[in-house]
Order: sequence, then structure tokens, then C-alpha cells
Amino acid sequence: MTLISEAGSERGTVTQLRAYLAQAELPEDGRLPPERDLSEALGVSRTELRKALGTLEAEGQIWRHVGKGTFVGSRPIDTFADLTALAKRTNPAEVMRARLIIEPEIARAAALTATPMHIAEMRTCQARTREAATWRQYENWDNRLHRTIAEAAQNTPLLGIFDTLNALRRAVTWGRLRSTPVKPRPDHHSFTEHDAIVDAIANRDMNGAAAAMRAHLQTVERNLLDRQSAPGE
Amino acid sequence: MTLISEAGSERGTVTQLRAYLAQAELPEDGRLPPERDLSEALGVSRTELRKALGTLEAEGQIWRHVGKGTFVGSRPIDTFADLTALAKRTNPAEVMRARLIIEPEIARAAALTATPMHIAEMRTCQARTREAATWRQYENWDNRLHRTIAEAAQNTPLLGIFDTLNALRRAVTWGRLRSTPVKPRPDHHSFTEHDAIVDAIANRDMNGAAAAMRAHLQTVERNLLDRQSAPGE
DNA sequence: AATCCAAACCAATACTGAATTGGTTGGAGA
DNA sequence: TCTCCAACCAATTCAGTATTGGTTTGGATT
Repeated sequence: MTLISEAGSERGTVTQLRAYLAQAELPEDGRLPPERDLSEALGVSRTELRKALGTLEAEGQIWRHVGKGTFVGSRPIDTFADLTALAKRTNPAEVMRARLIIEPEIARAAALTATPMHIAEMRTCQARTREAATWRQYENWDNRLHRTIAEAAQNTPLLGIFDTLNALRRAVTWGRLRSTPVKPRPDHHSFTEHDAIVDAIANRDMNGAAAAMRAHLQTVERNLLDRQSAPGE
Repeated sequence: MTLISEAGSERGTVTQLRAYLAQAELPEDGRLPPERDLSEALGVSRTELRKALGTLEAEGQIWRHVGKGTFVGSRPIDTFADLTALAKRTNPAEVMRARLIIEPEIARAAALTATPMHIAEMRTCQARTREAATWRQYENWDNRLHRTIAEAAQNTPLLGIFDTLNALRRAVTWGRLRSTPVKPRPDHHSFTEHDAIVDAIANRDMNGAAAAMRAHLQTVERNLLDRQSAPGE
């Protein structure tokens, strides 16, 4: 073997792969055969094939994933909608900060676009939180209230973002359940704060809605931190 | 079986169920035993139990799903975990509106938390957009600039949200690529607008950063709409 | 000494078939 | 008519197995 063939061994495999990709009939999803098969088909060692695949991947021609396979084209756009992966890299404080940044703006938008039906549903959720006999029920209606506000913004991507944040919150807080089985006290801070938010939205007061939501979340944040610093409450 | 028990059979089962729900120790997810077991445990026929469960479901106390089971609380929101599903329900205008709501707040947060390294990277991206020889290169560095701003906010969930929005934008705009192969003109609006954003962040001017980002996105939105109303540009 | 290769191993994913579960139907019986 | 029971249905879950890209190891080649 000459100097050239030696020096170009990897490049050779790359061009061979390129030719294969141009010629081969790939299935609908663009998946190409597993490395073990492909290396045999091309008459190359798996090591060498993997190096070539590596350069092609660096070029963005293909993408790979353990257990899934190797595919032509660019990686599909599911990106990091994967909550569990995100949840592992973050913590409740960060999620809370993100909520503080996002949700007031959602409330602001909702103040502009909410329909009477939305507002009526918000009031219903409010009433239900007050009637709640357990914390579970309370949180249930609290969630629903916040989501109704997000729905009132009438923006699909925004609603998706809200859901993502919400799911993230649950994933991160998972395992730290409210221990007390009693129901929320009638003077629970959220009641008046929720009132302020919904009232502002009903009055089409965008700044007020944003401010009320921010104030509410800040209270929630304070409670969260307190509970962390003094566990067992 | 007496007349009373017969006449009140269903109502009786409902109250019996209510008592069960109040007393029973339910697992974390609020799932209650399968109908077949529960009917035996309560000493009721499955038919009757199902009627009672039906009324409780109508009241919103529980929710059921084939194969999953029966759960207390209200039906969880079907979150669009999948971006492609979300992309099908929305449109460029909505995505643009969502960006207008979210990204200024990200810029505001970035103004507070950006490190000198972040700012330096922003300036680099800026320079690269000016040097770009093609629209593709320009958009590449433009994307990177916006993402650096999101990184500078130093909040994992926020960055995830930004990526989601970005992926959504690409998914929705997919197919309508910029046809002109020429490079951006030196007086392209984005240049000065990007300057304003980065300057504000560097000056720790939170309101300024948010305003500049909003102004920038509004210009982008206007261009987008213009292009829609006059296709082919 | 440096590479390369084949095999084994690893962890993530896909796949497959059985079991579970809410929903439905049909017949027996009161 | 109504209830009950059993069987059945379709959606979902679950557990075990097979694939698959990624990594390590030991030996062979140069």
C-alpha cells in the first residue's frame, strides 16, 4: 500500500460512504443500516466506518443516536422538548425564576385577548380553590386557573411553553410533596392574589395583570425558599 | 334486600364511594383500584360501581381512561410534548407574537446576568453577521447571537424555552427559504438593531435591552408580513 | 511504539407478546 | 325494565428480549 492510500484511508472511506448515500435506496425515514451491517457491506472495519460516519456527522450530513440508529439529514426538531433531560439540569429555584420571567408576560397578553368565557372560567377556578377540601384539590384548581390564563392569551406556542414550564415544575418538585393533609387556610395568600390577577385581566389592565402575576409568583417563591430553609415547616 | 336499599342503590353507592375516597390511602398519582377489584371491595356489582363512578366523573371528582385506570382530580392537560404536533397547530404569525412576548424578557434578564464572556461572544456574532457572504451564513450567526443572549440569562429552563421557540420557528417557516442568494445589504436593519440590544445588555440597562429586542423583533415581524402579502419579494 | 481490528461490553432505544383496564355487548333472571 | 354476570373489545401498560450507537480491551500487524 502506497503512501497515498495510507494517508487517505479515512478520506477514502468517507467518499465511499458519500457514494453509498447517493446511490442507496433508503427507507422513508432516512435510516441507514446498522454500523455492523454497513461495515460489512462496504468491506470496511467498523472502526474505520465509524470514523467516516463521525466526519459526516460533523458536517451535518447525518445524525446518530444510541438505540435509534443512523439517519441522513439533520436531527429532527424534538430537541430538548424532552423534559426529563431538562429536569436533570435544573432546580426549583431556576424554574421559579423562569416562571417569574414568563408568566407575567402571559398574563399581560391575556389581559388583551381574554374572552368573557375565559374570564368566567377563571372565576370558576377561583371559587373552586376556595372550596377545596384538600391540598390536592386546591393545587388541581390552581393549576387549572393558571392554565386558563395561558389559554386566554390565545397563542399556541405560548401555551406550549407554559405547559412545558408547568411539567418541568412538577418534574423538579417531584418527591417533595406537601405533607400536611389539611386544607388551605381561608386567608391563604393565593386567594387575594389570584383575585387581583383575574380582576386586572377582566379590566383589560395589561400592566396590572403582569404586576399582579409577578407579585403572586414572588410570594410563591418566598414560600418555596422558606420551606427549603426550614424543612418540615 | 329492602326497598330502601333498592331505591337508593345508586345514590348509596355514590356516597359509599365518596367515603372510600376520603378514607382510602391512594398512591402518589391518585390512581384508585381497577373497577373489578373495587367493586368487590365495596361489595357492589361492577355495573353499579360504574354508574357511581360515572356521576363522580361528571362532577369532575375523578377521571378515567381505558388502559390507564381511574384517577382522582381532574384530567391532566394533554401537553404537546411533540414539537411537530405543535407546529401543525400554529403559524408564523403566532410564533412571531410569542417571540415578541418572550425574547424581550430574556434580553432583560440577560442584561442583569450576562458575563463579560457572553458579551464578548455577542460582539463576535455581530461582527460575523456583518462579514457574512451569504444569507445562510448571516442567519447562522444571527441565530447564534440570539442564542448567546438566551445563554447569558443563565437560566436552564429559559434556554430550553428559547430553543423550543426557535425550533418551532424553523419548523413553521420550513419550506419558505430565502430564495435570494445575495448577501444582506450593509444597511440591513438588523445590524443597528443588534447593536442596540448588545449595547444595552453591556450597559446593564434591563429596560433598554428589552425595548431594543422588542423593536428588533417588531421590524422582523413587519418584514415577515410584508413578504407574506407580497410573495416573491 | 503506534495503529488497527475484532470481539466483548455498555446503556439507550425499539420491539414483542402478555397482562391490565375502562368501555361495551348480550343473555339470564327477577 | 332493570340488574347482574360473563365475555369481549380496544387502549394502555409492563416486562423481557433484541437492536444499536458508543466504549473498552486484548491481541495482531506494521
